[in-house]
Amino acid sequence: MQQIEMEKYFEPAAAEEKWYHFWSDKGYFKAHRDPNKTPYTIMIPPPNITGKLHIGHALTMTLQDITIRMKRMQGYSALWLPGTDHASIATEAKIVEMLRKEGVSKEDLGREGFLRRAWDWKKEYGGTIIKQLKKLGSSCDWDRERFTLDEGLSNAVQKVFIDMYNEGLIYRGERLVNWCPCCHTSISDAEVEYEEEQGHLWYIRYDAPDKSYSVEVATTRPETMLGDTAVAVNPKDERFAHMIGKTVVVPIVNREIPIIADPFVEMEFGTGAVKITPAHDFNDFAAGKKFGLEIIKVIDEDGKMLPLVPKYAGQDILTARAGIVEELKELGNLTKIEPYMHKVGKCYRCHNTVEPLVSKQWFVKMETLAKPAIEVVKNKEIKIIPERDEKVYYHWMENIQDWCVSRQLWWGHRIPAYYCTKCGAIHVGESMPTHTCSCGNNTWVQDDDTLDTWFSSALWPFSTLGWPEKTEDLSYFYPTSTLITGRDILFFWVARMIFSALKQTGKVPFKTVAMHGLVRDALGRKMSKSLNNGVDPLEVISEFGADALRFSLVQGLNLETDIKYSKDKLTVAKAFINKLWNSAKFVFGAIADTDFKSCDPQKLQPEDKWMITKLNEIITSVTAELEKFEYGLALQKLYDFFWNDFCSTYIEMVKPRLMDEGVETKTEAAHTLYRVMKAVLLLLNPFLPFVTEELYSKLPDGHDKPLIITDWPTANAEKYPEDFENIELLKYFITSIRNVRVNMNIQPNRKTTLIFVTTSKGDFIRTVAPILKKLAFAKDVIIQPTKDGIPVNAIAVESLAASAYIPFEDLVDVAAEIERLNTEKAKYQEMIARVERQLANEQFVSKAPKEKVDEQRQKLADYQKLLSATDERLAMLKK
RNA sequence: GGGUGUGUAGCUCAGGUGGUUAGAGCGUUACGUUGACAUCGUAAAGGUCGCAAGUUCGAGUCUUGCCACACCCACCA
Repeated sequence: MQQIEMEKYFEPAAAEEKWYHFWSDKGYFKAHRDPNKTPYTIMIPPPNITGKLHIGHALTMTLQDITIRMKRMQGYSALWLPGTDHASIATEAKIVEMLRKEGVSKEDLGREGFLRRAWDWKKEYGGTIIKQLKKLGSSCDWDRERFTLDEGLSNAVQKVFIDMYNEGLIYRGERLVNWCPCCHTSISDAEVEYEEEQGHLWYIRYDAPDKSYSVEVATTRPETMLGDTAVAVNPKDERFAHMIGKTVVVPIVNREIPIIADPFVEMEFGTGAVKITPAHDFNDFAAGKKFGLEIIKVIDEDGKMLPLVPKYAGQDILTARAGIVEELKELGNLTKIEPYMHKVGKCYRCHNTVEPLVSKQWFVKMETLAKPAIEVVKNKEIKIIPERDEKVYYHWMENIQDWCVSRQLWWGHRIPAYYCTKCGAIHVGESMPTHTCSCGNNTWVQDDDTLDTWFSSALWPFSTLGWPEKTEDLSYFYPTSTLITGRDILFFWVARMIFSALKQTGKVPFKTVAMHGLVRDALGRKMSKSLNNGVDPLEVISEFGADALRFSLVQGLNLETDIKYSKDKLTVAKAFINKLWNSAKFVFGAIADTDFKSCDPQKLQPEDKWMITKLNEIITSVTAELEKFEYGLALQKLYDFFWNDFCSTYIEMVKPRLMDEGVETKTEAAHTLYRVMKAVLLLLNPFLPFVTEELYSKLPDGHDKPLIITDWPTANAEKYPEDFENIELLKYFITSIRNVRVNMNIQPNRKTTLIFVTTSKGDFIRTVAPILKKLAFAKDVIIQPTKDGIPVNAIAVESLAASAYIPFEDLVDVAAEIERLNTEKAKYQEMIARVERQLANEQFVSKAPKEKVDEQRQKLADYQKLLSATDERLAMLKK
């Protein structure tokens, strides 16, 4: 046993710097197309280049890193491909904001100038997030890093667009789309978030041209009435039956519009009549199509009123609304105002209210794409974890609308569509057409718009590997193995990758999707700037280290629910890492002088065999949990194994053998310590890569490989059931004795006593007597077959296979021991009564399986035995 | 309105196919500081398993209903 010179604590900063460079320089993150290995591929969910690392990234990256590190150690050719997303709308907004501060608008710069600035911006900030990802210890293959606006990926995007257009899967149409007046672009359905808002329901009376009848409508948006082209009622509604087909006049604009009947109108809501504004409401737009109604735009792309009524022209919506309500009041057409809670669509990027607007946009036709995408999940070619999310996925896919993919932005993949400047004919192709249009004109102009950023990320799993080129990477690493990402982008990204991959490559993009929840604060609230409750992972790393951050994120994690995160978890993490450090220091000292070659398996002691049994169990179960993406459970099990089984139990049991003179099984103890310690470092490495690598490098066994590329441990077939049971008994015995000592308030705490043991397992107790001496504070352990000669004044600790008697000497009084024994007795009596009641129940005895009944009978016998032993002690003491 | 979850100790979470003393860590309390670690040790207290019915010899576990919370979806203007 040596004293090892080691730092008192693990110092994360230095180790992180050292090991990350080491791994990276040695090329351990790099994946090779090794024909003798099986590929295992994970594609990073590419973070935005606008991004600063937040706790959500830290979680996703940690989970991916855990999986890829395990797979690498298991001998797969493990590729974790990193990269970033240009994030068109988010990035463009940031750049516009930056320009605004300079007093320049994007129009001032023009498209070219703006894009130059955007690329400058990307160069400056795009690398930031990558640097931060590295701080977490992420073992990505950085040589394969991609960006969604790379040349290769852009080619893929262009090819997909052109091919799909030629197949009729992409079309241009004038339709109602969600428009964000703030970002000044259309957005897809998925990009709209609905939020509850307190509003009003305004009741407006529309009169007949001759005032002989009237109809009242209810609306939350009175300003859109300027564009009303009908009033709809339910055909079954008798109140309005006589009016159907007649007309009413829209106040203010004095437009005569028809009253139409359609079953979509809810009779119970509002007045039962609804005004139809096809230009600004999805429902109304559909009705307008159906009934051939005129579409009259009221609001423009800036969210300002069009000059339908001159005095409102150019006003913003809320101003115009107030004016129109006032005017209706004056006209006497406003009949009622009710407060009303309703959902309002907001842009997921800027959170401003979205305006449905009619405009010409490009769409992806979803129907034919959705079907196979549903099929591959149904037939398990893709497995979604947790499984229940499959239902969410089906529901979305089955009800999917066409995907609006054009964006009125400059930062992104420009749509490869060209229009004849004379007749507007469309040409879709790789470059500006050189031919003459059928109308005789030969000047063309490219579409100004770019594609939805998700259009390019939908191709990520294969475009990053070189598709559409038939690259070696693509054929080796694709389809990828697992996608690990947040549940929030199931529709944005996961679903779209699935149908895109099937369409473009004919293969699934990945075989498994594991989705985790959102990281919330300790109270379960979303982390937000306004609440200032965010946790900055970079601060955590500088204060506690990346390992501690990773530990704290995985601790208590499950994939079903959101994660409640608080810095308290770091306390546990820090303590654990410290314990690991110190136990390693001890083990290194214990094995320093050991010649493992002289280790004799025959000389393994019961506690060694117990430990080996436990080790085999933990290797199996941790591996299984990780394969199931049960990161939290895997870590929990490792924690318990390491802290309780290894440190508290095994190391403590083995200390006498290591330190006492003249012990013959020192080598076997040392070897077992080494074996378990090494396995612990291996199993913990995916979770805590830095501290484990650091410790492994200090492990004095002359290994030549760093931990990161060492083989993942596998359980072997060693089985020692008898030794295992015996040690379990010993543990129970020790705990009971300690318990009694505390209860009897033995002073001083460490005072040793004689322990008499009566047992049927004399040989075993004799073997472990040194352990008993140390852990049960025995001065000496006297083993005898019967109770003869044991002092009457002794504390008794009864168990089924062995009983211990601790002589009082002058430490405790008889009365206290009698009281304690009476408590024990009462406990046994209660147990016996319970079991007897059950066995007296004929229904139980006749209907329960025989093993269960026998089990209870055995239990009854055991309790009776313990009770009589207790009674015997009481009788003796009372004498 | 529909869907999907969640609800177990003060807190964070475990609890295959129902089996009778419901577990762990943190926190709390008491005692302690012993050969790696006070970022430690020994022990204790702490739970009518959201509520109510039902199925069963037996329910934290299965069924139904309800309550609370969360998330997702949806065209009640």
